[in-house]
Amino acid sequence: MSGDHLHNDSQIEADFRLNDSHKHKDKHKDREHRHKEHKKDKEKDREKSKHSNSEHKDSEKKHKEKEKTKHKDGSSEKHKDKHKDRDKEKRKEEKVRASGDAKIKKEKENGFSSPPRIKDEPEDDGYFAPPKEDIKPLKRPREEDDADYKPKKIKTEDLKKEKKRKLEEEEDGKLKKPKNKDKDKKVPEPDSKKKKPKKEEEQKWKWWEEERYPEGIKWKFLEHKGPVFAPPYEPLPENVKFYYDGKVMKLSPKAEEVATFFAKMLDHEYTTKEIFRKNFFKDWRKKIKEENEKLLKEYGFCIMDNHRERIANFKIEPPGLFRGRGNHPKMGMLKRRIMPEDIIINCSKDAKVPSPPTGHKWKEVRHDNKVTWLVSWTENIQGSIKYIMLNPSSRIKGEKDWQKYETARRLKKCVDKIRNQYREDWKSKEMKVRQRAVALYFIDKLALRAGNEKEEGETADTVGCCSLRVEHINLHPELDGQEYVVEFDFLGKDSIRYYNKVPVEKRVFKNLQLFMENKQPEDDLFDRLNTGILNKHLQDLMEGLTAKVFRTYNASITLQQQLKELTAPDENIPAKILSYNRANRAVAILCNHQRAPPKTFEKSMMNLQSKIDAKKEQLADARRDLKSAKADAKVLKDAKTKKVVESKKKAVQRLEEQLMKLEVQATDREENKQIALGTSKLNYLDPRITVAWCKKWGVPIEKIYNKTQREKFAWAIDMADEDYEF
DNA sequence: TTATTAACTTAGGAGGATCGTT
DNA sequence: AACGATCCTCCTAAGTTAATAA
Repeated sequence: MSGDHLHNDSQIEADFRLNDSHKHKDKHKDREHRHKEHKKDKEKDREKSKHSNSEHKDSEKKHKEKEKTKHKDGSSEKHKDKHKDRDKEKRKEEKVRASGDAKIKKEKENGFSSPPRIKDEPEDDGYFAPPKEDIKPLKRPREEDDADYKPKKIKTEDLKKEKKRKLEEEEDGKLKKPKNKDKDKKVPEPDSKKKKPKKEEEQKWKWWEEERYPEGIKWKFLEHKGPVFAPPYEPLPENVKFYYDGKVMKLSPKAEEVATFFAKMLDHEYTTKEIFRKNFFKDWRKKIKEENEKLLKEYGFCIMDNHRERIANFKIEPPGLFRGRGNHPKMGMLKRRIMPEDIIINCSKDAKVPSPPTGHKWKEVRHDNKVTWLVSWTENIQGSIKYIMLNPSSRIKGEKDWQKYETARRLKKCVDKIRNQYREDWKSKEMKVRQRAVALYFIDKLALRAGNEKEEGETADTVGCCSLRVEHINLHPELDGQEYVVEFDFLGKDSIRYYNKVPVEKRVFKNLQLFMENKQPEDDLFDRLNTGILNKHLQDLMEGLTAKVFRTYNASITLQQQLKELTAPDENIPAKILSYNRANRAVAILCNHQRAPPKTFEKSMMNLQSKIDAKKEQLADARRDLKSAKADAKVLKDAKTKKVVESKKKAVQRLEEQLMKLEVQATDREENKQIALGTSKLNYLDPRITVAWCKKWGVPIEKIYNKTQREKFAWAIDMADEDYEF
């Protein structure tokens, strides 16, 4: 069963509907703000279920007890949480107005939204979840397996192995690399290694061939120039006036700046004086580009442990109006300007601390080598912390990425066991265990995200697996000739719609019915579950296992399988690339990575089609020519006509190839209309699979990875050979 | 325990840069 | 060389997870 359940035809080809996803976002709007009301009951129920495992039939009794706790809790919570309460009151009012009785009834129902105990179903075999001790041994055999399984060349983050490697390297590596010594120096000079090849882009550093720091330590030396601030606001000249209600109003520079943010979002009017504008913009852009390059050179790099590493986002985010994604409650709020006084600088003690702009000082300078960031500040919309960190090509990011795929590969080794386990858990006596098992099944089969709870009113109403609500699924005992179909329809990360109809196993279906019993649409489907509980359980099944590892694992294994399946050995390179893109697409579909169809899509498709038609005509002509040339050759039989035949043949071949290429392009583009391949390529697919595939089939890596991607995956390009297996 | 927060990964869109064609 | 389509880079929002506080 391993893997193939993920990409049966129904899921990838037939059931996936992208077409109207984007348009339908609003459909979900109304539901927002209604669901949280029931959240608190969940906690209580959970609490309750611990104690009430024995009384089974006597539901009356349970009812009463619950009512009591409920009221008690309710009153104390009120003081705790003012925000939520305000909303809650509002909603309540509405309901009371509608019907006083209804409210009471509803509360009752909610109290019981999910009984702590599960009735035995006919098919139940009374299985109890094994105590932890029974699960733990999973870890053991794994480590031993590891040793056998690992392709010799590949290093992993496994502790055991790492230790061994370290010892080895310490012994024979010391002489080769004077670097170990340097590392501890207080003020490191750039490697002598590095200094020499000044011109030809200093030798690429193969950090993956070096020893790792112990867990927790991220670096020993770190120096940088601090952040680049957003350019200060330049007030508009006096003659530009602001009108409010038809009257001129004087604005403070700050207010004026904010006003321009708004103005910028009005539709730009590209009107008169094209040439003037064109020339202006051309020059202006050139100067901007030069400026950016200068900035990059000065601020875009840091020195971390003897190496000059590229910084990802060295510019502080400029002020502006906040644009959330989807139906965001805070859209349009002012995102304020970040000042040096907001900034925390992180660097090593022995480094030169970047100097703040004149007349200003940093909020704080700290020296914390347990973290990877260089600069941080607190943003004013959500109150969250923003960071300046290194580029994906850096050692610090690359190592982590590599490790991520190694964890996913460890999952590969025990995924069957885990699947058997959760299938067993579908029958558990404990509601919590059943919910956990069904949720995990979704995460595994459908590559859903974990789904943390979110604070209401702070963000758009989106969900993941654990936060699914009853209203997000529809159960069809039978649909289109299939049994036990679950129809999912919800907004996920970035308010991207997830819509899928999936046939599930009977037990899952029955469990879902059970979970939904006596619940309102806005109640949590998994009322006994959250990401914390789930991840804790996963941690017990395998060290380092969390919900998102399943996404990585299933994405990578799917790519590998699809490549195996789709690559035809004697196809040419463009066809091979199409196969790769198709494999990549299967993953993107699995992970629901969507994009808005390009604005010019229809038109460009038509253009391509007419190109194809034209090419076809050319080809027909060429074929005719060839035929007549052949006929001539038959009659004349001289060398000249033979040559003509040859050249005509070649022309036909060339055209055929060109036509093929165009047709491949058309297919590829059509299939890709609303699917974004980049996200999975960058974040979910073990790059070594791709590298191995390229090597095996002689496809240049540049055809698959662009420059940035090659930099990010340098480690994989260097270390994977053609028989690498994920 | 549960809630909060810090740190880090994952995400799609905008718009500039580049490519291939005419 | 100009043009239009596509690619790539940047941007920063929105997730996940583990650590920490209450």
